[in-house]
Amino acid sequence: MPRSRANSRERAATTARKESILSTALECFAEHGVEATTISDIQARAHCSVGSIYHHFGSKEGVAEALFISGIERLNRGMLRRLGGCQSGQECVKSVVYFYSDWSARNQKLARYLHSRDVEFSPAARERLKSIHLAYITEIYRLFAPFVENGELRVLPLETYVPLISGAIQEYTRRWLSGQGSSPARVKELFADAAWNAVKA
Amino acid sequence: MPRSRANSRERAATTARKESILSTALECFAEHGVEATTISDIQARAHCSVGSIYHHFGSKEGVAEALFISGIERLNRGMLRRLGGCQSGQECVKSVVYFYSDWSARNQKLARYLHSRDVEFSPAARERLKSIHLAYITEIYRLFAPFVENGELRVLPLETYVPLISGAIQEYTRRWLSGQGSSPARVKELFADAAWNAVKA
DNA sequence: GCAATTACTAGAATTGTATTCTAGTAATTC
DNA sequence: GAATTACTAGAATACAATTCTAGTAATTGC
Repeated sequence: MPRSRANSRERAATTARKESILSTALECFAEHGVEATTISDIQARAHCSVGSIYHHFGSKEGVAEALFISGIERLNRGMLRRLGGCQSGQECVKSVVYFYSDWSARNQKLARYLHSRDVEFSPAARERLKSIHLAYITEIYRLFAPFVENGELRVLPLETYVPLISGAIQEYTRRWLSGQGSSPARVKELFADAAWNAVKA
Repeated sequence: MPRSRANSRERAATTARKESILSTALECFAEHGVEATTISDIQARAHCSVGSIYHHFGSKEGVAEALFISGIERLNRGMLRRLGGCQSGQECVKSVVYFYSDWSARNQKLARYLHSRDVEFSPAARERLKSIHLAYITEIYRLFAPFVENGELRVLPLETYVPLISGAIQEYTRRWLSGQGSSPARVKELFADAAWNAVKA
């Protein structure tokens, strides 16, 4: 049980160093791509040694995976916080679109990185992502359930809600982040309405 | 003007070898991922030399880019062929969803590869992809235009049609290809209806 | 307070793979 | 049929990921 929970035994300096490595890695990846970024690049810009990176992350791929996972967790956490305050199904659904679009604009480098890859990862990382996603959609569904029960939202297969609601804005955002089209801010109403139409009863 | 047009000067054996390299690369990438695949892996399974790969594609990244681009072109070509025969806006829109879902199921390895990356590429490849995409949505819009004009479809910003129509099924398919949820075939009606609702007048 | 243990860092040495280079062979052109 | 071009081969090189050895700083148990 190496990772993540109850890091009370982990020194503060360690957490700081790990975060500094991850944020430096994001800068490097954003500038040159993952493949073109070398461990030396990260090591030099994060002011740490090669050994330190390997001690904490095991490999370059390990850095990439940790960055991806922490990014997904941040996005999910933010989304759930935002949805917690919604009063109606419509508000809930539209908030998904608004939050996604705002978050991506505020965290462009990270959003771009999250869009780029999850297929190259180790089986372990993939399992981890799957379980994170399952926990996330379970929570999402728990928030939506009341509105399904009161007839405001359609009853649909569990795994279709996320694509139906956020698939379109995600695809638009992905293209915007890679240089096509204009800012999602200008079209998010359109996508929010479409999302609502897709799942309202 | 090295690439792509009027390859009449290119020997048949050459075309065959290039295609054999690309299809071998797809097998290898699908099995181990791009990073973990070595030039030797490809070279051995394609029964050619290292020099041959470098002569045709310049680098490992070059192989990955060529594979990606040819995949996108195949997908786009198939889509346009399919849409050519549609009589109504509704048929057109729903056909996009059906074709996307069917094509992905028929070409899983390639579909999976196409979902995985386009951010790591060279500026040249990115430009190429942009122009391919522009040509594609222009053609799509040409097919849709009559139905926009006769009032069957809404008037929307050009670059929103593709995400609104195929964003949701793409996201669902992406998740399916990486092991989550059940086959798109079982839910494609749902996504086709949602697509239609998003763009009908 | 101090020995023992653990967590972390450093950087040199190794290993493995992408890429380059030299030398060809087969096809085409003139 | 000579010259040129397209292609292939595989050895040599260069470079970057990873491993290894030797530390230093913090923490724990006494």
